[in-house]
Amino acid sequence: MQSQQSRVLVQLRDLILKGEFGPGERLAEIPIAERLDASRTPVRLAFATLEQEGLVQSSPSGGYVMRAFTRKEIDDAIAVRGVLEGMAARLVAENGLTRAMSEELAACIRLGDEALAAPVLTIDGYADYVEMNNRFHELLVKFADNAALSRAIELNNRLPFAAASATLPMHSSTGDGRQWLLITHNQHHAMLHAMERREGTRAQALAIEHVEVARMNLRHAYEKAGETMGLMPAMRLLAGR
Amino acid sequence: MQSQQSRVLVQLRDLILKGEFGPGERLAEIPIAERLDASRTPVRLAFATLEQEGLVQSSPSGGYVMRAFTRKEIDDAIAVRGVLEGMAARLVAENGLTRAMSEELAACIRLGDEALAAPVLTIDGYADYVEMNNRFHELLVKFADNAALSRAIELNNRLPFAAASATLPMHSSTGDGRQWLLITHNQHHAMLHAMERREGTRAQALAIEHVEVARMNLRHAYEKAGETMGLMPAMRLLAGR
DNA sequence: CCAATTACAATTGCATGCAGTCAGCGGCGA
DNA sequence: TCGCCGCTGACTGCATGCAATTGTAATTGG
Repeated sequence: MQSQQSRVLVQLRDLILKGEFGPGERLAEIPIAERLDASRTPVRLAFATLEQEGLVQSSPSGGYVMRAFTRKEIDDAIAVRGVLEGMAARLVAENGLTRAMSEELAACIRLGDEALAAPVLTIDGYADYVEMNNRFHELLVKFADNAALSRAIELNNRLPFAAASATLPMHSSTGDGRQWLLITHNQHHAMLHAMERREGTRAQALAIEHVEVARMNLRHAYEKAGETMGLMPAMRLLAGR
Repeated sequence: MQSQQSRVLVQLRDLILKGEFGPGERLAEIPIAERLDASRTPVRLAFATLEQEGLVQSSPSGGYVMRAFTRKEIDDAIAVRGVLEGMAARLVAENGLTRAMSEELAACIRLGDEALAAPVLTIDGYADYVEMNNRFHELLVKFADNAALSRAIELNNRLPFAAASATLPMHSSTGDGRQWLLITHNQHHAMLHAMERREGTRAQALAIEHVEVARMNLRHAYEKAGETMGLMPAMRLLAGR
C-alpha cells in the first residue's frame, strides 16, 4: 500500500490533465480532499509538487488556482523538447549503442512498423503506435545516460501537450492521420540508423526536426478546436492566445 | 511578511547549499523545525519542493536524506546547461535584439571589462565579475522569451555547481584565475556580437563552448579537493566518483 | 438606485495530537 | 564471545483544531 500523498498526487494530476478544472479556477483543499478520500495535508503536499510542475499556481491571496496555458507556451515547450531530445540522440550516437540497446530500439521500431502495416489504421493499431512512440522516446533518454537531461525532459513533459505522444491524437480525427504517422515513424528509423552509425549531428538534427510534426499538430488542433475538444478535454486549459 | 513555508524553504536550501548536512545524512523534521523556528508542517512542505529540485531524496523507510552528487552528475548537468543556454542564445540571435536589450547586455559586459581591467584581480573585482556573470546569463535566458526554457534552466541550476557562476570560485585559488576569466569574458563579448548580427548558429556554438570552462573548473576542483573544500563547503556533497 | 462599509462565512496556513512503524540497543542464549 | 531476538524510544505520516485573513453578501447611507 502506497502513501496517501503519492496516491493523491497521481490522482489529482490525472484529474487536472483530464481537464476537470477550468483555467483560473480556484482549487479548494476541502472539496478535493473529500473527493480523493484523504485529509487536507496530503492534498497540500500534492499542490506543492504540482506547482513545481507548473500545472497549478499559488494565488497571492492564498491557496492554489488552475493554470492556463497559452499556445506559445506549449509551442515553446515542444521546441525545448526537441533540443533536449536532440542532445539525447547526439549523446547516444557519440557514445555508441551497445548491441542490446540497438536491439531494444529496433524491436520497438518493429512494433511501429507492424502497427502501420495495415492500410487502414485501427483503434488498436493506433494505441499500439502511441505506446511504441512513448517507449522509443523513453529509451532514447535512458540510453543517453545523463540524469540532468532526464530530469529536464521529465519536467518539460509534465506540461500538457508537450510530451512526445501528447499531440498524436490531434490529427487522428482527420483522414490523413496515418500519413503523418508514417512520416514521423520514418524519422524514428532514420534516428536509429544515425545512432548506429555514430552520426551524432544527424541524429540530433533528426530529433529536433521530429518535434516539428508535434508543433504542426498543435497548430491543427487550434484551428479545429471544436473537433479536438471532444477527444481531448484538457484542451480547455489552453487559453485563447 | 512572507509565509513560513517560503521562508523555511529558502533558509533550508541555504543550509543545504552551505554544506551543513553531509551526504546520506538523515534530515529529521523536528531538529530542523526548531532550528528554523517553525513547526514541522512548513518543513515538510519545503522537503517536498527540495525533493523536486533534487537536493534531497525521500528515504524508502520514510523521511528524507541528504543527496550525494557524483562528479558525472554535475558534469552532465553543466553539459545540459550548455545546450539550454545555447538554445537561448540562438533564439535571441534569430529573433533579433532590440536596442534596449543590446544596451542592457552591453552595459553588463562593460562591468566585466572594468572588473578585469586591473592587472591584479581584487576580491571586490572578483565579486563584481561574479555578479556580472550571473546577470549576463539571466538576461540571456530572459531575452529568449521561452518559459519552458527558463524553467528547465532554473531547475538545472538548482543542482550544486551546475549554475553559471557556481564553478567560478574553484580556480580563484590558483594564480591563473584571472586568465580564465579573461577567456570566458571574451566569449561573452563574442556571444553578444553574434546575437547582434543574428548569427544564431555561432551564438549557440559559443554558449555551448562557454560551459567547457566550467567543466574544466570542476575537474580542477576535484584534483585539488583539499584547497577548494575550504572556500566551498558544499564540496562535501560530491561523492567520490 | 448605486456605492460603500460592515459583518459573516469559508478557506487557508500553521501547529499539534495520535497512531503506526522503523531503527537502534540491550539482553539473552548458544 | 558472538549472534539473534525483543523491546523501547523516536520519528514519520496523517488528521484535525484554531486563528487569521480573504472574499462575499447584505445592509445602510447618500
